[in-house]
Amino acid sequence: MMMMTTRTTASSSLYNSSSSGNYFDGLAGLKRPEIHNLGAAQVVRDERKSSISSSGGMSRSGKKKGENKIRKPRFAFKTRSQVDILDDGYRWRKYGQKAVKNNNFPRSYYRCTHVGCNVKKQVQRLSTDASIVVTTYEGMHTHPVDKPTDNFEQILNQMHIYPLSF
DNA sequence: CGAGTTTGACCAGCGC
DNA sequence: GCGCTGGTCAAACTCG
Repeated sequence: MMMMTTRTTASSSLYNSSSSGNYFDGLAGLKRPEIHNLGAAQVVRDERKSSISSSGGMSRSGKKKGENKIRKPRFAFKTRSQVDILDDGYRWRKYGQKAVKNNNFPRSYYRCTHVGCNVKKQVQRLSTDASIVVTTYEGMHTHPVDKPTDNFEQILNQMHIYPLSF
């Protein structure tokens, strides 16, 4: 897991509901050189799906059903990297991988392993450009970075500076 | 041995 | 109503 060749290219906001503008104002503010619009519509659809899955489909494991209606803020980074896993300093555990229709590449699902931290992220490559990795974060970390890194640490810190009301 | 990955199955919402 | 799709779980497996 070495991601030295990773460099953040842009960040794009895609969560646009329930007073979450400032969230991405913060993100966009920290990286505003080129905000690539990466298929926002598609990701927004994903977001809707996520809310669904968190409210249902858990009868097997006994998770609560109608309570998780609140969508967590999600935001996507578009990074140019040769590797899928971006070492942002946190510890992630992969909990799933799915082949998505629009993409030739599978999407990987990660969850923060820190106790009490419910942050998730999805990593997938663009089918149109295999060198672009889209990392979608969901939720916010409730703990400091385990292993600070130069570039991503700053980004993650910015996330903490701009918390969202949720 | 513990932490993380892989992989197949399951489930519910959505579109047709 | 049916099939497809995305998201998640959990057991088995791998690696340090």
